[in-house]
Amino acid sequence: MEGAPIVDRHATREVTKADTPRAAAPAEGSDDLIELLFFAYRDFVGDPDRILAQYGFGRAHHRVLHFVDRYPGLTIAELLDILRITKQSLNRVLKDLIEQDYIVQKTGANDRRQRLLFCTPAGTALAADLTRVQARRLARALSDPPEGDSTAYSAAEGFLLAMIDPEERAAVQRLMARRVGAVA
Amino acid sequence: MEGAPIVDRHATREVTKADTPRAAAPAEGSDDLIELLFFAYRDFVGDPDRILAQYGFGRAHHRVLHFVDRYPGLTIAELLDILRITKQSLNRVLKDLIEQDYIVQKTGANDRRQRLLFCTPAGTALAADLTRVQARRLARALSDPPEGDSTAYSAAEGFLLAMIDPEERAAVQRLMARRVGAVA
DNA sequence: GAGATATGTCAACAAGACTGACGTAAATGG
DNA sequence: CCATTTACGTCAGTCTTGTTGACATATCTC
Repeated sequence: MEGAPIVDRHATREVTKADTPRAAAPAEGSDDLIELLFFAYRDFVGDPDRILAQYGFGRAHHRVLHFVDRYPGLTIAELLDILRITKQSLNRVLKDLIEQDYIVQKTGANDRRQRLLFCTPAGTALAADLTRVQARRLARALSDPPEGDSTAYSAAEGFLLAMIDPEERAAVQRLMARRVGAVA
Repeated sequence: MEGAPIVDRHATREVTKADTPRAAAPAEGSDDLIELLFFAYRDFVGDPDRILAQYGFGRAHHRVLHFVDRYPGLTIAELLDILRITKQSLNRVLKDLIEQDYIVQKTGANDRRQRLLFCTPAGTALAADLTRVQARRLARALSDPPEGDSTAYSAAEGFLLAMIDPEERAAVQRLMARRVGAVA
């Protein structure tokens, strides 16, 4: 994983014609949120990734486990609708989870064609582990003082920024301040 | 792309022992945000994906193009720090973008080892197109009335929900209401 | 000039997505 | 009751995007 610098090098940047600031257009602020959402989501999925790696699972397994845990009795078709992947993709990871006893299938009582999905105790436990680290990050993000005005924009900005690893927030903010035409 | 149902089928669910409601623990609300963040991010990247497909590009190309556009003169090392991928991975997509004239490299003036990255006009135009659809979604999410109490939690919930395709919000909310122990 | 740094590149591999085709079991509608 | 549809499984091949490891080259720094 090699730490987490994010552009903290010897600021050896060039000043070229492309650096001439163009006016920071008003209401262009949601551009910043695009990046923050990228960084926030990256760190958000990074937490569970580390746990999953210990089990030989990936994000695809996580998503399946999560939804089956939270919505016991989900059918294959429903899961496909939620995840928006093909049944072939789903089947590969689902097979892993079933073979290793994290998920079980039960034939539907009303419709015997359906395979209802349930977590085993082991599956529930693993899902809880994964949920824990993500909920922790979210709880922290929500409890962190948003600071400043509470417009919808700054609330979202504060929320997304707080979703990023604390050690990295400064680096992200430094990067974003470097933007062409940034408000400095 | 085949529409976007998300669990709207003939509600043929079973009622089994696993459905016995377990008390919805208080302060467990950030669990909902986990899912909302998943759905929000899925739709958030879905917009640009459709545009990128027309160019034969993927998300990896998008990320490179985005950061080079916003931070002209970025070096390879800086980009690697931001994206957290290996130089081999970066090189593959960067090569595509350079060969097709969306990005150009310029040798650093201070340090001639560095390759400073810049967008061509075509690159800037494409980046603007991609940013536009994402900014549109964000602007809409921020302007949508959050409704109700304005705790940090419900602000985040409102923001994330508003990030989801409007046609699908109801389906997502229906799904989440179905959760085990949901507050009904 | 030696060594570190910035970048490029070859090769092999893995996860996770896709398409297309085909098979089976069960429900459903005439 | 039989034809069709639906729900699911699976085989086979491909693509994108990530990985590791090794090695080359140019440039900077001491």
